[in-house]
Amino acid sequence: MSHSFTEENYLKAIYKLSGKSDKGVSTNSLAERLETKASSVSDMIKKLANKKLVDYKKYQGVTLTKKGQKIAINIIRKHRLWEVFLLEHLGFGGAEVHEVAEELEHINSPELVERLDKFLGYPKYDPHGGPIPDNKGVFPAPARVRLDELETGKKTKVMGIAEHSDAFLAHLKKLGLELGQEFILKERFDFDHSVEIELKNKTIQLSHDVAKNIFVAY
Amino acid sequence: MSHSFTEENYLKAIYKLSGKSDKGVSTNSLAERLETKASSVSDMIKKLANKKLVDYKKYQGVTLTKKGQKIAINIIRKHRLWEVFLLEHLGFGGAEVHEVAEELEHINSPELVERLDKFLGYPKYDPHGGPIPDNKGVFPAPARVRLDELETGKKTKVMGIAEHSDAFLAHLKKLGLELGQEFILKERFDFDHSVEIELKNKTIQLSHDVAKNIFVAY
DNA sequence: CTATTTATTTAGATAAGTCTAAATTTAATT
DNA sequence: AATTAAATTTAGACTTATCTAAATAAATAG
Repeated sequence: MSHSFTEENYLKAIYKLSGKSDKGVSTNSLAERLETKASSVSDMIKKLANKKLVDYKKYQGVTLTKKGQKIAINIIRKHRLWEVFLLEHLGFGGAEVHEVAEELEHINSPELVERLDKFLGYPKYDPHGGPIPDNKGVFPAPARVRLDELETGKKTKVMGIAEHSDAFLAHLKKLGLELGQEFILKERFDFDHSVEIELKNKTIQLSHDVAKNIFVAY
Repeated sequence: MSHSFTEENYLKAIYKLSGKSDKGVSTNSLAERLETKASSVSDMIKKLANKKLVDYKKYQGVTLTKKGQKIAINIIRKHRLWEVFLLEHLGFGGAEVHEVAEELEHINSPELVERLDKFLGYPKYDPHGGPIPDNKGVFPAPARVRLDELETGKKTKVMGIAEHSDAFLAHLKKLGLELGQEFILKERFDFDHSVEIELKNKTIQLSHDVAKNIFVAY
């Protein structure tokens, strides 16, 4: 019923790396993230597979099973709740928090987590904006707003598209504005309600017609 | 600089068992307390001795070195601070607290402990009355009162003696009332201010002259 | 399509912590 | 003091998680 810290860290790492693509997570990427050797990862994956926490076919990468996912999400829940506590109640600064939370996330007491959650006022996001799943493992719907209504200067990312015509989607693709794409809203031009945004390596203008059809995180 | 949970638990157990007598702690008593086998204890003691955390001569029991003591006391500090947090801020009930604190006490972050201590208002005692050592490892002076002023029914122990004549000390010794002796105050007799106390295997009366010269914990 | 590079897995070794069973030391009893 | 009983230690084995080095599979290049 309980798992070792190591197992939990593997599950969490697999969960995080799974987000990027829908392929299985590679042995090497896990080794890098966990600062260990590929051979160690290979061994551990076999153990997790025996426990039905991951699906695994040799050389094909791993994915979490439902059971493994549940555990990973619970670790993330605990990590983020503790971060809220450390930052808002103990007065920790932003950077120092992470490694302490890395330890606290492995404390195994469902009652403690529930009581902590209540004490904190059932927060939906941690101080970095990370969504906190509830005790069923459900993440809160991310907060979103139309791009033309966002305040300037905000770092944000594409959370959804309102207009689903092929033409519009193709246009966005060409601009490099796919789902999840991060950028900064630099300026809004009042006279035509167009906006200027800064992507990783370019700055572009979007008309109001485009901007009003993009939902972004805020 | 950091120690395994297991090592920390051994050090804590040795510390607690050392209180009872000033002899070295026996292998069997440790095995019983830690719910493990004597052979395992024997092995671990050797490791701790190599690290200079305990003094150990074969078959003679172990005692903590200064270094080992410091670690043990810090674990107790953390344990009790977390207990205060769990009981006073998260609303835990008395019994459930202990095993959660057993996990939390091993979280390794001096800054966390300092901030938690501050958050809690630098408590001197945990909710069970256990004294909380400060960050130098110094325990608070235990609260004490004259035996003739204690309320009846209280379990207590001898914390100090006001009258230092040989005759008085010899008298106390004969009664079995040496420093640290535990007992219960059963009754106070108003007409002559004498008291009745119950030791482990006998009940005795003490005159007011005796009672007023004994300090006890409250 | 074969050769080479890269990713992954296997084999064998190591360290921490534990266990059982056997050997040894200390303590208790006659 | 000799013998029995109890406590303690040692020897050898097991598990978890790790590593290095070697073997194998997959991907890439020519």
